[in-house]
Amino acid sequence: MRILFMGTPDFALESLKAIYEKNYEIIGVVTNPDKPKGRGMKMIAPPVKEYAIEKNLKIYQPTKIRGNIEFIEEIKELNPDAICVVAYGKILPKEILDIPKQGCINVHGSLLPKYRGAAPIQWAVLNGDKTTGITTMYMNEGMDTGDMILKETVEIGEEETTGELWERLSKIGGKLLVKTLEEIENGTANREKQEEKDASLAAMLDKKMAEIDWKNKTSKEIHNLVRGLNPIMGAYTFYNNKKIKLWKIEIINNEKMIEKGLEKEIDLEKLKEAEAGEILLANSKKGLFIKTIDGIIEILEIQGENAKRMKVHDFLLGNKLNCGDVLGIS
RNA sequence: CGCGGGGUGGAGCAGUUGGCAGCUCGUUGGGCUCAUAACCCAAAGGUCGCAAGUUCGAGUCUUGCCCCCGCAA
Repeated sequence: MRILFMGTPDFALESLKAIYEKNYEIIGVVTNPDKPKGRGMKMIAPPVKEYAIEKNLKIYQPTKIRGNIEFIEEIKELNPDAICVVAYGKILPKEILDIPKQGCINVHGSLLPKYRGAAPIQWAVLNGDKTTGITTMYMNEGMDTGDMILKETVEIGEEETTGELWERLSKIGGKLLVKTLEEIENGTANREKQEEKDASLAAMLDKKMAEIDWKNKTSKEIHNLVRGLNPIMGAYTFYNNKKIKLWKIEIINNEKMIEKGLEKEIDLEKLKEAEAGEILLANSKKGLFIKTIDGIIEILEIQGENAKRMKVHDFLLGNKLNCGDVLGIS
């Protein structure tokens, strides 16, 4: 089977690897153009391109596809049996979708029709879902609205971050893509319509959502925000007008309170009056504890302005945080 | 030439108008305790990124170079 692969980031790379290692005939790899990135805005090639170079695969990097007649003609001439699209980053026009005889196959990071769109994995964690998964489907012109072929459900750990889930799902995506291709070759592939009434959209994340809203969010919601934005943006708040990012936090319930001997450190009377976001204890030995509207959280990993992320212990050795100060005031 | 921060004992930081190099933690040894990520005492550990310059004297001022990091994607 002649396969054209389209994808850009590391998530797509796992799928490309999977089909390459299964010895599928990869007639070309389409990926987004190199972009200036990082300090000094150096040009960086996307992960998929790096791999394609290493394996000597033909690479295409069109800036745009819609209306790009030259590129569309080129694809036609390649005569692919199937096009596999994984996190490519561009919407494919009908002219492309119609080219391969076996259709365009997409690997999506959720159990469709839930979380259609750009950030399915992030939203699964942000919403505190217990499970999510991977779906493969036949693409159509809509945003992840095609008929579904295979699904695999994955449990999300209580403390799992988007980054960790991302990595697991990317591998499962590769596995499921291979299985999907096998079924298509054998003519046994399923074709299931998506239930419109169950559909939801996982919109792109915007900057504003990363700020922690101490006054309105529960410990659980803050915890979901922190792990959901790790390692993409990082949930942040302010202390002394400086932005600090929280990378890892833990919800402190009564058991943990006793386990850590906190009832000796924190005045329970004061605790009742404390504002949400108030620093209850900041001690390099004991840790950093913050009041929320419904309890206490402990910060485990933190990042100051212009600094790298570090364990709270290290952070507190050189940065003084005063008990009673309130986070989030900028 | 995208914007910005920084290189000071093992770690995280401070260092004022240039004048003996500090803090917290860790490490090592000792003490105390039923016990401790507790407490007390003591010790070790630094060419202050590199090079040159100004100066009686530079971590601190000037110049050049190297390296690291954050934002943004």
